[in-house]
Amino acid sequence: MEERDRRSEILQAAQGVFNRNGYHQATIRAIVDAANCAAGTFYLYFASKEDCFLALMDKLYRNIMEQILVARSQVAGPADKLRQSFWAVVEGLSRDTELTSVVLVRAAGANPLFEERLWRVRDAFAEFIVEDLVECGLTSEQAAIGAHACVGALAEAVGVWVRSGQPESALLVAFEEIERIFWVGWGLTRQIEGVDSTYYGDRNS
Amino acid sequence: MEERDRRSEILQAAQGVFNRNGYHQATIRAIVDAANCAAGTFYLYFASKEDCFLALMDKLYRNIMEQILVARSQVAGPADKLRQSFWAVVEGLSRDTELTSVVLVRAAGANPLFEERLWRVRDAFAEFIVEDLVECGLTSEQAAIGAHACVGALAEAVGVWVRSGQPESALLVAFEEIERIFWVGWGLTRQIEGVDSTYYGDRNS
Amino acid sequence: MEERDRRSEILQAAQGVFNRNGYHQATIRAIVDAANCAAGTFYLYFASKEDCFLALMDKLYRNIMEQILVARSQVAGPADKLRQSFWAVVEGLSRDTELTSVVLVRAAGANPLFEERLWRVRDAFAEFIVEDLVECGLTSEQAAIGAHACVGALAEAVGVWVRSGQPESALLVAFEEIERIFWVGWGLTRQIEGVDSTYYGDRNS
Amino acid sequence: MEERDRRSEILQAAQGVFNRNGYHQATIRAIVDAANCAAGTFYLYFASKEDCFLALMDKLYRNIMEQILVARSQVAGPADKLRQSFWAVVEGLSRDTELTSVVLVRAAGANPLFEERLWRVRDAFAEFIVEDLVECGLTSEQAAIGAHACVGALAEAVGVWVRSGQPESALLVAFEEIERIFWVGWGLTRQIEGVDSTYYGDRNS
DNA sequence: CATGAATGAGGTTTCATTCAT
DNA sequence: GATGAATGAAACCTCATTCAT
Repeated sequence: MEERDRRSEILQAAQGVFNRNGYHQATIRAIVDAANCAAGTFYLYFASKEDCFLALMDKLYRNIMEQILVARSQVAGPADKLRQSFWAVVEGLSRDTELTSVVLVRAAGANPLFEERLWRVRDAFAEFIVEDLVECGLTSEQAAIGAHACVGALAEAVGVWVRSGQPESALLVAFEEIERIFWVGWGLTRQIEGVDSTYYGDRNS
Repeated sequence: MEERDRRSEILQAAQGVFNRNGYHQATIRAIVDAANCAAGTFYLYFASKEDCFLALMDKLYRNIMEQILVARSQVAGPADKLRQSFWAVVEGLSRDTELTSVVLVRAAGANPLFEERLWRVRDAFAEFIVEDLVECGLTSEQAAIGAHACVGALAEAVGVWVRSGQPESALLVAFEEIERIFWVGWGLTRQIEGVDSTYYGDRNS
Repeated sequence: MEERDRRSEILQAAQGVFNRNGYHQATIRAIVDAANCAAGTFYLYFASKEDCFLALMDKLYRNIMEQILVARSQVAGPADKLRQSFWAVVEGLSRDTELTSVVLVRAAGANPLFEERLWRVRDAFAEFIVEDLVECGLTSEQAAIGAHACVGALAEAVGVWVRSGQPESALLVAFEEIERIFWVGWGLTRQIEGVDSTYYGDRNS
Repeated sequence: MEERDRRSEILQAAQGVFNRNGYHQATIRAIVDAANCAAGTFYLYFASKEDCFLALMDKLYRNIMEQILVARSQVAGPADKLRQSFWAVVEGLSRDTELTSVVLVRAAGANPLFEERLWRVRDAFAEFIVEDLVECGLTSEQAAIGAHACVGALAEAVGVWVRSGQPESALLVAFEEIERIFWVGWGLTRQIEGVDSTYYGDRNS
């Protein structure tokens, strides 16, 4: 019960430091200070600073993938699966917004390896959406472009929200408007103008 | 004409190195090797490596701003200005895709200063769109979210395209589909399903 | 008999690791892994890594000293004692060639303390030979130089043999030729040219 | 004329530090302090500490090889070539005794790479001697053993001399006695007892 | 204008050793 | 006796920047 998980502690501390300073400005010294342990201890759990950051990326990836797989298993039609996937991604991103910010906003340019890994993450999400969109009748080209556009829109919303310092509810509003735009844009709903607030009423029911 | 612009040469070389290696992996040594000059020469034109990268960000920014201002001055109605702004951004991003990739993808994580500047760039683009969207009747909240979503979608399209290695025509197709989605999503056109190829016919006329 | 000697086990394991990696490349981790015990256990038996290496040096030293003292007690004349000393050294070096290799080859450069100790070992051997050589009529200067030359020749033979991977019989042949050279060189035998194989016939009788 | 050779300066300083402290105790800091330059300057000329040490080994190797090749080109018979080779090695070792001490005495156990390189050096010297000994009538086995024994004896003499702190003349005396022992041992001279000082009179003539 | 040798602060990482269990 | 997680000092090396020529 007292059993502290040192690895998680360090990971948590690293997440905070990466978030405040960005990847390159984050020193091992700062991380272990935040984690209240010695420099050597860091290397008991991570092979390198890079390895530690990759662990954070994996954490976000697994968070979202779990959400997606669970959510999709509960519904049948492509339109429903699509909406579930979308909100599963949102759910995964919202679960730990600091983690999301670190991985999506602070990672990109730091290291070619991160970039590649980040694209694998984005591609994975997009693939689910593409699949459903094709089943909904879009061409595979339209689906691929639309799915990535949607992922890009979500990531940007996170970035804007992180800077704004607004409450998490503001992020949720943004996600809802993005859903509306894409759903209408994809012709998956009759609505053309304005947001019908009842529209989302049962998304999680 | 014979007068070589050393600064531009170095900036061009730096752009290539930043693109291949990312900001921190890019060394001054690599840049001056690519530019065929000595390390000291670099510092005749740039105060620092950071300053050099900021110059690249400014270059992209100015590229797009010019396009936007010129484009918007030629039309009157808000719907037309919106479309012109959108395509001006696209035009600016497409003009030098390596530059776009460097600034949009490599800037984050490297340096808090870049991140802030990058958001200023994205915000600036979004602002024009916001303005027009509001004039088109959207609430300012919807406009702000939609405008950033649109910028995010465009940036993502560039990222996907850069990795894919496809011809530039593929990027244009993606931009067109993104325009279609957002225009429909914003209720700015009667069209709901499919892409009407005549639709874009006169965008540059 | 069941009583395992932990100290000896660790010493044996350390010998192997020092031999494969050299002193500084040998980590405590590698040693305790090879000895199948925990890092802390190492320090129950040795004060430090240095102390452990010194224990190996002492082991070789005692091996040879025992041989020398026993061998010398069984004969009388200086010429006989000299030959006995020589072959006692050889016997001691041959008993555990890995140990010999570790001490003679891996000690230098690692630590000034080892170097000094190594020379004390070599000097000790040489002293016996010096003593006998003087009794055989050489000047003390000639004796000192010759004795060390002899030790150097033997050590080199071990080094060559360790690298060659040849059977131990090859090492013995080398030792015999070295004996022949030095005995003739020191004028302790009538033979001048060629090796008379009967010459060595009774060295151990 | 004022043109200082920075690389040589650093190499010289490193030689001194390695000699005083041994390879592993020698820090880059100590080397650059001795060379009166900054740490970074060291890395302009050497890829690493290891690389620097290898440069010292090469220096000694080239010193001796030059001596050998020149010396051997000036005489004809195998016995003369043998003596010339021997004294060329001695000459090479004596030219810079600090260098000799560093490479032969301080190097061995520091690093497997050094050891291998050092053996290549010793083998190279031995090969010349082997060649001549075979021409003098020894079997190739005897020659190989004897040549290495001779190299070992010389190296040991250097080690003894380094510790003793005696003047260089003492080292020369040792070399001469070693030559005498081996020449007599190899049956290349009529002399059996004592050193005939006139014997070496014309070795360099 | 141009050069490039020199600088030196500062970061990552290793590993011998300890000590609470 | 045995363990192995934790420690933290210390070393190597990089690279942006300067300045005498």
